[in-house]
Amino acid sequence: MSKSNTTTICSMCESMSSCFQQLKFEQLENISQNKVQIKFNKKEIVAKQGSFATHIIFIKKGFVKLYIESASQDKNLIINFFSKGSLIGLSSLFESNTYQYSVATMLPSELCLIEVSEIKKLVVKNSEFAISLLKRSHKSTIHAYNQMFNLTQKQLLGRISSAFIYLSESVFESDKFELILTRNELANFTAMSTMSAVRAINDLKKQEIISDNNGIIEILNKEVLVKISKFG
Amino acid sequence: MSKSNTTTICSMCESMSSCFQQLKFEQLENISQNKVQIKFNKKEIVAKQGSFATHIIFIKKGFVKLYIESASQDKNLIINFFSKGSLIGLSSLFESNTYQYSVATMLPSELCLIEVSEIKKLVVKNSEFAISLLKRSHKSTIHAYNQMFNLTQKQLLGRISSAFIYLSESVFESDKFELILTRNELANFTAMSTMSAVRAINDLKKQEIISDNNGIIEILNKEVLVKISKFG
DNA sequence: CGCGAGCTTGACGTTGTTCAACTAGAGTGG
DNA sequence: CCACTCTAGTTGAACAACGTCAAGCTCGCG
Repeated sequence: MSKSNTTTICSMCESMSSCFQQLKFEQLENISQNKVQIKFNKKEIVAKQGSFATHIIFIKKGFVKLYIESASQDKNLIINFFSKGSLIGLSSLFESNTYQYSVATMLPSELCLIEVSEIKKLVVKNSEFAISLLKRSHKSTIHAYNQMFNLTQKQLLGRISSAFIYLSESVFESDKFELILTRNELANFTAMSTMSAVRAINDLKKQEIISDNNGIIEILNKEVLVKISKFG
Repeated sequence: MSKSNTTTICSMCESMSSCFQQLKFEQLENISQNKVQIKFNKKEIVAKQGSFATHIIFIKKGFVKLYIESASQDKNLIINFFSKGSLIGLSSLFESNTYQYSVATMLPSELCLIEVSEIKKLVVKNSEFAISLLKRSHKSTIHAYNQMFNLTQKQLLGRISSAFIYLSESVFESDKFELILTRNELANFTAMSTMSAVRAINDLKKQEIISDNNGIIEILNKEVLVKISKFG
């Protein structure tokens, strides 16, 4: 990681989070003065599970995963993926002063680390801002509940199908997208072994429900995909 | 369910949520005037997944489960349990106007249903109140992440052990407690079949890690229980 | 007293993991 | 530029974990 030589003023930031749009000009200036903007390479750890959470992470550019590390290496659970405009680490704002999870880049990324204390001040001063944080927090909760259900009540094919639907609709927002994740990461997101992920994907390819051209995934038959994702 | 003949004034309520303690007297009065207080019997549905979420549920007395229903009956996933002082349904405040889950009583309970619109008004007016809601929301998120990990990365015994630890520490707050849940509910909370839950519990009993006297659970060897819950 | 709900146990089947081996491509250094 | 290594993907076969089926049991309740 390296401190960027060009730090953007928040009010000029074209990736600005909807939360920050609630802020008054001078409040945004406070944020601007209490952040650092850092460039990360691919596969770098941005926040480490268990360490002190002194900053909120804003994604200006790039792609990251939020995951929980297991005592036994290699069996991590990926909770979610985030790209431009996302705000990570809010659950450490009031409830816990350590990160409950790790965050790592999956593409070269530019992140802003904002001091928790500064965010806290603004929550008190600006109720619109507080509400927009509440919205994000509720979104996280709902996503977590959904995933809990997906991962515990569906089997292999259902889980992989749900994952592709989620990636298509909520992450990459297209029926055709570059799958940045490796098979292993997809397995960690769907709580299965890498080998099972491979087999399940190839199954979907053979049935011509999805196609995979060198990492470009296309959903060919969404109707069937949805059906599989529901039956389990 | 039946409307209680004795509706308590919020400011006199001895189960008052820590959130509400942030409110000014007249704000609490507004809540008081925009709620209904209802008595429920055991095993009654309080909120139904998919229906419009017009109210926030406050638990004045009793015990409820929050769960996600499966298309195929009987394979529900219990997300969490709540007792006196809890506030349920917050995720429907801003993000979704329908319930993402169902809520049902497990003991006779007294609940207050508070209008969502009233809560929304107070969030805008009172930032301390907004922060206390943020705290609760983050707590839910963290719990969900934990459970996701537990349920997907641990096997039978580990999941049951984690469940007993959670129930002991966070729900009943004692090493000895009446297990209100049936085996089936415990299975739905740990994402396994009822039979597997039975086998796992009996395993723990045989090893003298827990005891079960007619529904009164006692943790006899917490150290080992924690160890099992961690190894998986 | 009979019925139903919850609990329990064993035998068996299914699902998904693990192990092992092989392939292809990308990056590195002599 | 080529050997070397490393990572990611892939496949089959053996195995373990867990669910399902079936049957019997106990207890509280009408």
